[in-house]
Amino acid sequence: MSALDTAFSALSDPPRRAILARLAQGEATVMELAKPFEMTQPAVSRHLKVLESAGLIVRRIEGTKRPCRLAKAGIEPIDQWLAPLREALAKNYDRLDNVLANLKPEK
Amino acid sequence: MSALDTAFSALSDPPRRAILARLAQGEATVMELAKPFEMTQPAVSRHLKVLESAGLIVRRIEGTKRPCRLAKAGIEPIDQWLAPLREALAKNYDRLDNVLANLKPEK
DNA sequence: CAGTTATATAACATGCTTGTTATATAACAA
DNA sequence: TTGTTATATAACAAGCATGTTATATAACTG
Repeated sequence: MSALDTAFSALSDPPRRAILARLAQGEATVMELAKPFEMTQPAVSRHLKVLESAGLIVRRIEGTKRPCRLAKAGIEPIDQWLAPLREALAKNYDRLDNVLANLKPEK
Repeated sequence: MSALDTAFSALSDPPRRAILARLAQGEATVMELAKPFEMTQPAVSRHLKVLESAGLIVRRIEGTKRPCRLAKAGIEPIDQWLAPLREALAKNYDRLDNVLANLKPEK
């Protein structure tokens, strides 16, 4: 599984995006994340493992706790992959396409 | 399922990303996509359906063919969702985090 | 109309993912 | 050491997603 695969796959799960959104406001431990998200601790643990593998978070060891924070290693490949798409879209293909799509809504 | 869910979920699948990468180079029909990707036509059809639902592509009807192109509707919510993450990371949390992570690699 | 081409849909098998509970490990507290 | 707190892992059930083949639909072709 490529870095891109793991990163996009990690972000495709709503609970994991919620965790990341929470971490955007600062560090948090497993239990601190489990409470507001109404999820059991093992579930959070595994989500964090996935996010860590994807390079989206980093963790440190602090006694019994494992506080985690955001990391950018996982986001960078995503931005890089999206770049050519944005570029292709910017080349104005999209405008014509959207016009055509609106003229012939297919449902 | 929110727009974000469908968009990220659509991008989390490698064959679908390959299709988008191909479309970044220009319009293509279902059969044109099925050939190089060594996938059956029904499989491609369903991937396109997913990409269309996610707003990542648009299609028009041209006789029997349904050429598809990229659309930006699906990418925009992604960029918007990623923005706060990038912002949080830019606030320099990440640098310290990465330093700490490197000092104590946990595996 | 009959045959072919382009795409869609149905039915089905398989495998991955997620969540749960139960249990293990590891550190701290008394 | 005993109990408690923080996290991880194992085992399992359930659901979702993907790919396949077979078939349907719809538009061109002759």
